[in-house]
Amino acid sequence: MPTQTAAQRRADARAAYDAYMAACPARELLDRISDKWVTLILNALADGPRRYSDLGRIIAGVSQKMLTQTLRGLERDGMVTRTVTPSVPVRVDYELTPLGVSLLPLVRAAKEWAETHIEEVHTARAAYDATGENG
Amino acid sequence: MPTQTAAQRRADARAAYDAYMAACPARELLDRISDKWVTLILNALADGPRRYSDLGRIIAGVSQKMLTQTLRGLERDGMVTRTVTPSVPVRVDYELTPLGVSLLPLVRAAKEWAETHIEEVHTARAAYDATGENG
DNA sequence: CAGCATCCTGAAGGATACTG
DNA sequence: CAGTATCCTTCAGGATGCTG
Repeated sequence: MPTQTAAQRRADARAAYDAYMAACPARELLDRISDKWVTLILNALADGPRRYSDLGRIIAGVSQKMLTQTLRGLERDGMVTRTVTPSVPVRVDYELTPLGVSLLPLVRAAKEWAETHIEEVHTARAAYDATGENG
Repeated sequence: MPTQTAAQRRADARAAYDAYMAACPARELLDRISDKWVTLILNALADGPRRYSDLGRIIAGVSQKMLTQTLRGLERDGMVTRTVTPSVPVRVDYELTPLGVSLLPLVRAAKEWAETHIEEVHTARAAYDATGENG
C-alpha cells in the first residue's frame, strides 16, 4: 500500500486548488455574473431604480426566494443599493451603484460576442452531432 | 377557485421564460464560460495545444469525468479540436480553434475587471457583514 | 494513455406557507 | 408590499472500477 493513493493525491490537489480558486478575483466575478438571475437583474436595473415587485414582474420567471437572495448578494457585493421607504405599505427600491454600472459593459461585451459568434457555435454543434449519430 | 392559480401563472411564466432564455445567445455563452473548468481549459490551451494528460496535470484539481466532459462540450461547440494520433499508446491533443481563441479576450476582460474592482467588492462585503452582525 | 459507465452525495433552487 | 422560513426535488459533479 502506497503512502498516498492516487485518489488522495487528487483530493489534496483539489483542496489546494479550491483554496487558490476561491482567492481568484476572476473566479469570484464569474461566479457572480454567471448566475442567470444576476445578469437579468443587472439588465432590469440598467435604466434606473426599480421596486422589488417590479423586478419580480419584469423578470417574470423568478421565484421570490431567488429574487431576494440574488438582490441580497448583489447588495452585499456593493453592486446595488436597497432603499426602504417606510410608508404603508412599505416600498423598497433597488438601484445600481457605480460599481454595478461598471459591470454593464462587460455583460454587454459578452452579449456582443455571443450574438456575433453564436451561429458558428450552432453550426459546429450540428456538425458534431451529425458525425456522432451514425457511427 | 380561479381558472388559474398564482402558482400556475408563475409556472407558465417560467416555462415561457426558460424557452426564451434557452434561445438567448448571451445566456448560452455565459452558461459556457461560467463553468469553472471551461475557463481553466481555455487558459491552459491559450499558448498552444496540449495532451489530455497534460491538461489533467495543469488543471490539478479536475476529475477525469469533468475534464473529458468539458472538453467534449468545447469540441462540440467548435471551441477546441481533438486530434487523435493512433500510436501505441494513443495520443490525443486538444487545441483552440479560432473561435476558441476569439473568446480569450472576453475572458481576459473579465479578469481585468475583477482585478480592478475586487477590492471594492471585498470592502462592500465587509461593510455589509459588519452592519448585519450586531443589528 | 485516454477515456467510459456507474453509483452516490451535496448543494442549488422551486413550491408553499407565514409575517411585519 | 416585501419579504422570511421550510420542505422537497433535481442534478452537477466526485469516487471508483473497467476498457480499447
